Amino acid sequence: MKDVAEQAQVSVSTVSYVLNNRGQVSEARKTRVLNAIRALDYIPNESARNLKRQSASTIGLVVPDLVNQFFSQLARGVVKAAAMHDTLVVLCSAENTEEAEFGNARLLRSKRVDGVIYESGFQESPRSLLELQSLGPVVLVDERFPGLDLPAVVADGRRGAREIAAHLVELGHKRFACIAGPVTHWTSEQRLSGYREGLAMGGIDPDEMNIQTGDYQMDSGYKLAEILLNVPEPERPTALICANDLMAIGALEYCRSNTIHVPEDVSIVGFDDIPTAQLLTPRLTTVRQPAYEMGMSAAKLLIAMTRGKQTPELLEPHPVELMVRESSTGPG
Amino acid sequence: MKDVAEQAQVSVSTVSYVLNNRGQVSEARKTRVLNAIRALDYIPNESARNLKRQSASTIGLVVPDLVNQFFSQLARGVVKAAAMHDTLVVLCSAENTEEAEFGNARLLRSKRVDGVIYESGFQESPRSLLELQSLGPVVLVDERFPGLDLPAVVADGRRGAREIAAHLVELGHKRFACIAGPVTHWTSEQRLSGYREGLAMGGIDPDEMNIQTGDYQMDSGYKLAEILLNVPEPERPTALICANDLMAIGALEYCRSNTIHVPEDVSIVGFDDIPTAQLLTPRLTTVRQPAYEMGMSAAKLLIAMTRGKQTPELLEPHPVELMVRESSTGPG
DNA sequence: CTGGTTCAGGCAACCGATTGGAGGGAAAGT
DNA sequence: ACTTTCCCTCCAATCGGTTGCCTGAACCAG
Repeated sequence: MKDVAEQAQVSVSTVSYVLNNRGQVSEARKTRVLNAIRALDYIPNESARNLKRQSASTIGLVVPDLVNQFFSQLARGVVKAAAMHDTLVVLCSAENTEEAEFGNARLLRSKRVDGVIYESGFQESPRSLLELQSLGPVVLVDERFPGLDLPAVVADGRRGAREIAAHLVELGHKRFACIAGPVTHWTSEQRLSGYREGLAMGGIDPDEMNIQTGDYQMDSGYKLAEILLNVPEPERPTALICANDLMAIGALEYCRSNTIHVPEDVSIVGFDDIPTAQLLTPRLTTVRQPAYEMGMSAAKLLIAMTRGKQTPELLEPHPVELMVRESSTGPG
Repeated sequence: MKDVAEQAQVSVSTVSYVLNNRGQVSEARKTRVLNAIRALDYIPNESARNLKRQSASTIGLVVPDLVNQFFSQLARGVVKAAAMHDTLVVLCSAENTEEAEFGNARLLRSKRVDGVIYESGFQESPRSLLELQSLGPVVLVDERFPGLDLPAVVADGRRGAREIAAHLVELGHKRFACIAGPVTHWTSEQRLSGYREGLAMGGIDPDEMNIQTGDYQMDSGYKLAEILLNVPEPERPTALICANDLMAIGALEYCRSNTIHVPEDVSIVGFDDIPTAQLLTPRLTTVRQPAYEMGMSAAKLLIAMTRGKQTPELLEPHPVELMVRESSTGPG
């Protein structure tokens, strides 16, 4: 920067003013400075700038697992929106373990990122969240924590759940089973309520639905499908509702290895609409959550917050869309 | 930090020495300082530290696209290995466009990350790479650039390709088609050579293989499958080799919508072994690349380089593994 | 011609750490 | 008793920017 100032025959402050478009700098000098910058291929040192400004133009993104495509879509959205505001994203994949997540939290904290976008995946009341909060604004994605009043970007999961349940009722199903998410998870709770509402509206007693709770992973979908579907024929549910696509895929795999035909023997539906869902055989009926858009919203919101704007009181949930595909038909 | 010094009744320099385990500090004072740090919940300001040290304990990761599971696995590995060295990862998804990638490069540069892990996906000779190089060490993943002598973490794609071609020959196939990657892409080139070698070793003339080049995306797999498979029966190839799983999936989709049966009418094989590959119907025969491990290797190598260790002359390629599944059988 | 106003541009303090070298006290050597 | 040596601390400069405040010139009106 000194070099630039020298080359342009001005003081460093003037260079700084030019760089930040602040203060009053005459056109003549401004172009001189700009030329010098170009000539020297000068790039300002962000560390110094951050030190002075006490901010890092960097946000953190904490997700439980990058391989679940819902999260990678989300990450894409976040990175995209951040890039539009000249902001970088540092990534923490918690690998579905709390320690990893906690370690990341410390790292993020010392890095003094401007804020964090956070999704725990399923933890009840993560201590790393507290750690993170002391550091700057936090935006939750796809979940809320009842105790904490944090801004959250969510989709209208309840409505989606209601719709997909209604869809199954409409097809004529009577015996339902459900692989839900962890009971302590707000999102999972929302979806479950939605399913019950959808059934109730269709005249089905939701209490008769057989429910097992999983952990959103494929494995648990497989195992719980076994519990729910491995019953004598007349009792067997004709519709299996899964709280996310990964578990639905697990359930489909179970059926595949046990020659239970989907959708003839049992209809299976998921939630999220990850890209893989429409590549399966049968293609999975599910509820599309706009992960990419949610990522963008979250990043925009967070960046606005770091810039001092007030949090909008309550964010409108993102709309969801029922995607009817091959894995659901009428029973029998 | 000043507060800590005050609380512990020492100077800031002493605090700094304690933090860095450098210099000679008496036990008594050291514990005093440590206690003060704990009491005040003090966390050093990385910006200041970086400014002085001229490094950021942060590495950049540039990938073309996060939703391709090969890259998200890779990212997982990178994040994991980085975390083990107290290093953060800033993520740039180039969205498969060069401008986005270029913008990210600038951002990374001004951030003064310690180094970058880079995968272009398919570009011929990316100018952002030059930009990046001026900034610190660069490690390539899953590709090389013939002109540039950069350390690269790759898998033994040539061998994998040879094996999968040999596998098809062994099954008795005679008429082959191939959806290759971009001709200018080193990785793609390697695989293609491997395929040809595999065929030649099995007594098939590789020049008779009908080749189309795609861009590693699903769409192009679909479209090129149409070109290659939509031919009168006796001429139609009985084996279709795709340079990655995504294009293989596209090809499978084409067959699905045109009632070409896989593997009865045509065997299809991919490359990468992304998680989705084994969920398809038929499950995809492919070559497993250890993406996660490659990500870890790359991160470890890069971090070692930033710490001044010399680059090992040439890195051993990661081993690959042939995964024979349902999408390949004998012809006819 | 003079006092007041406006505005461009520079000086220098500051952000929060690191670190070479100065300084002081105790132990060791003469 | 007086150096010398060795430890341990701390002062102060430094990294590369940002910004409050000051200065000097230009301009204007009286």
